[in-house]
Amino acid sequence: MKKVTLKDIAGHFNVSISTVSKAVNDSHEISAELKLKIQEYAKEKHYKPNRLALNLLNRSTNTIGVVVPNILNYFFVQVLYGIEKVANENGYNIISCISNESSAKESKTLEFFDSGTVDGLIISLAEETQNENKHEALSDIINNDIPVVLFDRVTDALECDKVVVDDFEAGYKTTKHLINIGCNNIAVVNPTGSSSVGKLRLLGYKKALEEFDIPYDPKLIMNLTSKDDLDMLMSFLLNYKTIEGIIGLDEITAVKVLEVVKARGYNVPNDISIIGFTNGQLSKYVTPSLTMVSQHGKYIGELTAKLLINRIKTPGLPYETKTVKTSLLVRDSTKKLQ
Amino acid sequence: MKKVTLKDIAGHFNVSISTVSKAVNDSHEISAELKLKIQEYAKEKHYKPNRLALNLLNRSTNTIGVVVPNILNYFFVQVLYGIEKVANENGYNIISCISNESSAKESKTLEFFDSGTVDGLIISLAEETQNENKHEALSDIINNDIPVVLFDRVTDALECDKVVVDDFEAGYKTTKHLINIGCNNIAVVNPTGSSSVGKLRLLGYKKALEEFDIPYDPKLIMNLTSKDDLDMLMSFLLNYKTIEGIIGLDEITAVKVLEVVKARGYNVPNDISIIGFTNGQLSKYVTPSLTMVSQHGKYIGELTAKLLINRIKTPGLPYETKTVKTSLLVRDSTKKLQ
DNA sequence: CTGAAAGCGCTAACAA
DNA sequence: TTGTTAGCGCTTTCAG
Repeated sequence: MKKVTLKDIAGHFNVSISTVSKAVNDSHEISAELKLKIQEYAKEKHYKPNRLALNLLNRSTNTIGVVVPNILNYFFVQVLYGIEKVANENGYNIISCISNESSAKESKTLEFFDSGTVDGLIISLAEETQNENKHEALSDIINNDIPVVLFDRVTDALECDKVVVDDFEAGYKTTKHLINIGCNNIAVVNPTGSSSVGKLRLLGYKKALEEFDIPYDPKLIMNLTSKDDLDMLMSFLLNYKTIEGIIGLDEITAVKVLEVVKARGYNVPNDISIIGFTNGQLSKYVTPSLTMVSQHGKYIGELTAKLLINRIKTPGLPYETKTVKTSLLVRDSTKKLQ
Repeated sequence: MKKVTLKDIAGHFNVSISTVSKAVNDSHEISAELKLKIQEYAKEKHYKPNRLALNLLNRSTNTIGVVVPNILNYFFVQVLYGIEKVANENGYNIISCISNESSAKESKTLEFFDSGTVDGLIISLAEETQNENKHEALSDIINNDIPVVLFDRVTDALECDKVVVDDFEAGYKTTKHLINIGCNNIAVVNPTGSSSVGKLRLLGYKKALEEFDIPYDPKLIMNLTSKDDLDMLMSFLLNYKTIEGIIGLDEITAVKVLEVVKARGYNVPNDISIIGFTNGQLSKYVTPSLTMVSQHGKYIGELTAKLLINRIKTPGLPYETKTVKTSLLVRDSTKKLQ
């Protein structure tokens, strides 16, 4: 059974296409009798208006595109969830694509979105894109008058609405928390490459150190790429100095750091306190449970979607950048020293 | 800058639309000279063919729809990841929607997909849908000749391609593993409602018991709804009998069971062994690490997408049901008793 | 080599 | 109350 169109129905009743169109749309212009006949037949034949045709006509699709760097990261899943929720409440559907942190894939996706498929776009930049600072594909889209909202991984090079996490403040807050419970030598394990996010957190870290007159020691910043062996890195670190606190810049890193530290016989939090970023499912259930920075992913998603939908509906407003504050969830991996 | 169309370009050069169309498509019918001029202008103006128009013309969209019940569940995220990968390799995009286990939302989504928006559909049924056994929306879609592949949460009521996990065998295998290491009283904590998946696992469980002449005790099957308090349920269970093994039918349940059991002073695995289903990020990092059933989510996604794309490209083949075997990842929460 | 016309499926003036 | 026409943006015969 192939899809039935207005034309098919019109043929069946020997009336014009527009008559059928009006009938199925329950227009008052059509006689009750004819309308009923047509509507029944339409239902029987499972008639559904073709959305492509409607979209073409209305020059709007009621869908929004979403590009995230990595769907296996719980933060982005939460954001996605928030976006989906708000989008749905407002009658929008979502086309979601994964850039996999690759600039090339991101551009390909953006190319696709830049062709009438979506009414607006939400995107968090791929790491590669942030590093290379190449934003042509996106600026093309913006130039084509497609509303764009950037979240989390943003760039100053683009003029559009943005939703960012207050990563600077988060870095500051975590460091201060560690200092307050008595840590002096605080290491940072950074798996985020050279992303904007990681940089901001480090700036916050430095500010907190300054505030307490603790000298900044670059050797305490461990940059972790996928090739590195965490075990080895930690070994260097722990032999280098007496470490009292460690900040892991994402959840899985914090969990792994915890493992390594425990395996080496340290007691967490009595010997070493640990804080992680990006609160997800893991940190609550490891032993000891990890103190984490929650970025409120779902909320960010909701906010982002609201911003976008708002712009779609009322264009021309000045661009906004919303900053979402993080929360520190204090659990068992950080302990007040007496 | 509004989107530029063929018409605009035609106007600019005072030629016909079809000439421009041919020029941008690099047709040999157009003089090299004109072609170059037009192509340059098109590039300069960021011309992109409107996909909606093309899709309407070709009656195909090169996108596939995906409906998952719950995106916060790591299994479904993995499947999604696999689908996206294969889809992408084959030039398809993905529209993903979340049914949130709600029948109503699912139908709404299916309604949307049943209107020319996608070339095919991948779906795992919402729990509610499985319980109520109402599949009208989906069967409408199938009747409208839109290829559908069902995965994981499937139903016999629908004729289409399917990819299922061998949940029966998985239930059997886990139970047998526990019996082999010396467990007699094996409880099951089932948070999956009355889904097909849970039922099959329980059947496997019973078969294993039978095989070893262990009487089946329905009191050892704990159905866990979101309203239930796991702590209380476990309290009943542990007071009822000496439990030696517990199977949690999803990851978070297994982790929580582990927590409760540990909190009550039992040693895992010496007093009680625990196995969970749906291997995700959690189970590896809890203490002790949990023995889990891996369902190979990513592989399932890939397989599902391949099946769908195959059917889109060559319709008319007989329907297939592929069964994916699980693997048991033995970790520290199950121990050989001597 | 270039253009006119038809059509994908639908809606919305405007006529009849 | 019903039908005609035009058009959304594009491709594709078929004439010129």
